[in-house]
Amino acid sequence: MGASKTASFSVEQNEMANLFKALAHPARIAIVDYLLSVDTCICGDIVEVLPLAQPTVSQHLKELKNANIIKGTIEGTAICYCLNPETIDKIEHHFGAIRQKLKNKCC
Amino acid sequence: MGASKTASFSVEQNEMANLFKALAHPARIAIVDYLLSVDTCICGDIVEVLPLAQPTVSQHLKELKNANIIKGTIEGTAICYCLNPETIDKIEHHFGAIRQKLKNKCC
DNA sequence: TTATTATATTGCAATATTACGATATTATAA
DNA sequence: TTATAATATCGTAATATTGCAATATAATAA
Repeated sequence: MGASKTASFSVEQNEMANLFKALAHPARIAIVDYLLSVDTCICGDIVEVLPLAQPTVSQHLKELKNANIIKGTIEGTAICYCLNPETIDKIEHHFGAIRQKLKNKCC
Repeated sequence: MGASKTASFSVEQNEMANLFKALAHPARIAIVDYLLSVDTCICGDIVEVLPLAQPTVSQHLKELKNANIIKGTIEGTAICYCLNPETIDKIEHHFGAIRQKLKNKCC
């Protein structure tokens, strides 16, 4: 086949898998890194920072936006991208919960 | 193309992307969930729990093992799988660091 | 030895992802 | 209006992922 059997898993499991899929590429990790490294959110220069062509960067940004990892607002002729703290928290909590459960185990 | 331009990004960025790739599938999230839900690590019944054929489950387990998210030790004729707390910590710290950096920003 | 049981590997078809040139869109500037 | 600049979308080729039947391997049991 090739398609994931999405319907066989819970909504939560698919949701987390989609979040991780959005982060499962070095270019998208680099975009997150860059957004963290600059002071403001006016970031019309992401394309120049990455070693990829403009359409490719645009596609990666779209995936991060679809996963709610970043937010984009139009700022004149440029677009202002920011990380979405809510989604970051969501992922961190997921691992916090895992670690809590791991504590109460033998291993 | 189709292949990621791995060489264009830092070791750390590729490392994190690979960790997320290993978690970017609902079946693998479900495996992690299941490993957390059982008391011990003797888990020869993962195949029965998932809605996938045995070779498919075996393949997903292999990917989690390659990413160091789970560890497997031979336990007689069965194999005992456990989560690897070190990797879980690593990912949680990654998001902890992101959240810290986000705090020191406007947005 | 020959079953039996549990897990891994191989091979392949279906689908998804990645990357980019060409082109379109959108907003401002002249 | 006609540039110009920034970003998005389309189309397509190369590669990766997913899933499973068939088969192989490894460890114990009879």
